[in-house]
Amino acid sequence: MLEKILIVEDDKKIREELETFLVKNGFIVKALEKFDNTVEDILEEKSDLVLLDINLPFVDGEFVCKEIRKISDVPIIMVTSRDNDIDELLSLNYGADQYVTKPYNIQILLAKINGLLKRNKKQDKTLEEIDCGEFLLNIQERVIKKDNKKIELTKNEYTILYYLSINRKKLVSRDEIMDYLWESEEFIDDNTLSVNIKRLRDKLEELGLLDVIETRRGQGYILK
Amino acid sequence: MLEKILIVEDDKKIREELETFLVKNGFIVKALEKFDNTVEDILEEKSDLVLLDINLPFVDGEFVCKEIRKISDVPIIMVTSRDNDIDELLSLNYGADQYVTKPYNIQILLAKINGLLKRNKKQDKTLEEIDCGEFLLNIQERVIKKDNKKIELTKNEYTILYYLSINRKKLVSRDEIMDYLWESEEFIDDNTLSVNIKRLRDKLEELGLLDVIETRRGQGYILK
DNA sequence: TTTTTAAATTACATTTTTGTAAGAAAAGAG
DNA sequence: CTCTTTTCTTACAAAAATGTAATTTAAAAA
Repeated sequence: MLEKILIVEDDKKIREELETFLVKNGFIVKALEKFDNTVEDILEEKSDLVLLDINLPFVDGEFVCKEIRKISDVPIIMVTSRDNDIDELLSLNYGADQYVTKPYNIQILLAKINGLLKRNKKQDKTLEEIDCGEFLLNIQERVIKKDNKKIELTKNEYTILYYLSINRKKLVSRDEIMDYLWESEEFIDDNTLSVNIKRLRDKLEELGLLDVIETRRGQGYILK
Repeated sequence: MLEKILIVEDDKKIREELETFLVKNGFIVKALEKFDNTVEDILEEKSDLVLLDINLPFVDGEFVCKEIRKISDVPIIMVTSRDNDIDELLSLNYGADQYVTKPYNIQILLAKINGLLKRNKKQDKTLEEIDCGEFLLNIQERVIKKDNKKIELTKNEYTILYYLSINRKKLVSRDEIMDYLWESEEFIDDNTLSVNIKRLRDKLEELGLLDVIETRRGQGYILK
């Protein structure tokens, strides 16, 4: 499957050169053309890698990078002009995965892109993530992931979703969930589960996941 | 390796019969002989399985069972006299793994013991637990385990310990840990890490784990 | 030894998570 | 349709987790 790279660079000439080069090398390429809503635009593209210029109109590339990292793990390569000191950038730790300097050494860039994509594919997370159909549940980080976006879960939210996910497509009774969640604790109100389910559903909805936890009145819940 | 069963039963005759029978069947057997501090005594034995009579002097077996479950996963078989209704016990969910009725059908008991021990060995948690030498770090539950005791970690405590454990016996700098813990967040005081390390150490100490996180002044920390 | 600096410790304030109460909404029974 | 029951929703209070400030301790340097 072809991989999609998003170019975030305001110099039209450079942008188009890059685009041509990357397309020739077998990538699907998109490029932002306006920069008034950069963070959201980048996240919406759901690309496999972002090439992010540090000097952008309206906002700093550094800021953009940090914002993206709050909700996404997408690999980011930051592009700096020669006069920025790369060492300094590294120490500031914006969360970018790689840095390259302008003007582009196009072969080095290609190597870095391929390196990142391969690395990202390799660590693969097979053991850490449960495939829930429309989204992933990451065990290690306790987050749900969809389209390169992620949302953190609290302990209760995670525990419920984990239990539902290992029983995906099976009916799970409210009692079962309550035993799993609160095992040997004192008596806890039945409604408390409803509230916790509601909170979990709200987070799922933030990722655009509607109706993934289905209520079976009188019987329990099903993760679709 | 031989497995150790702890008998918690106040009728001396029954106790000794059981003991003989289980020893003959290849187990190491211990039995409590006083019941004034049952919960602690059981935990201290660090046995592989507990055979727990529901009618004890001083405290209820039910109470003991719930207390143990709060800090240990040790398999528990609860022993009830015929007049206790097993169904009722089940519904109350004290956290026992199996129930048997008195008088003992000794073959059924043996089957249940073997079943529990095998099950416990099988699920084995290889993928879920990191071996940290003197203790285990359970990824799924986010607890540290030692001698059948467990302590829950908060998100920060877990994240730090996880990072240390995947770098066990390697020196890890404070900056590294801070980047891993707070990645793209706003600037966070250096001392905050000290506090979090302290909290983690306190929990480790509750399990009797002293000095497992070693300070290398000016350099960082090492998980021994 | 004295001084300096890094790390530990303690107490407290803030934020987040969690449970409960009360009422609304929705599904099913009669 | 009306009544009953289950689940959902909202708001609030309690508890737990987390960060900060101030102080102490201890290691290393001078």
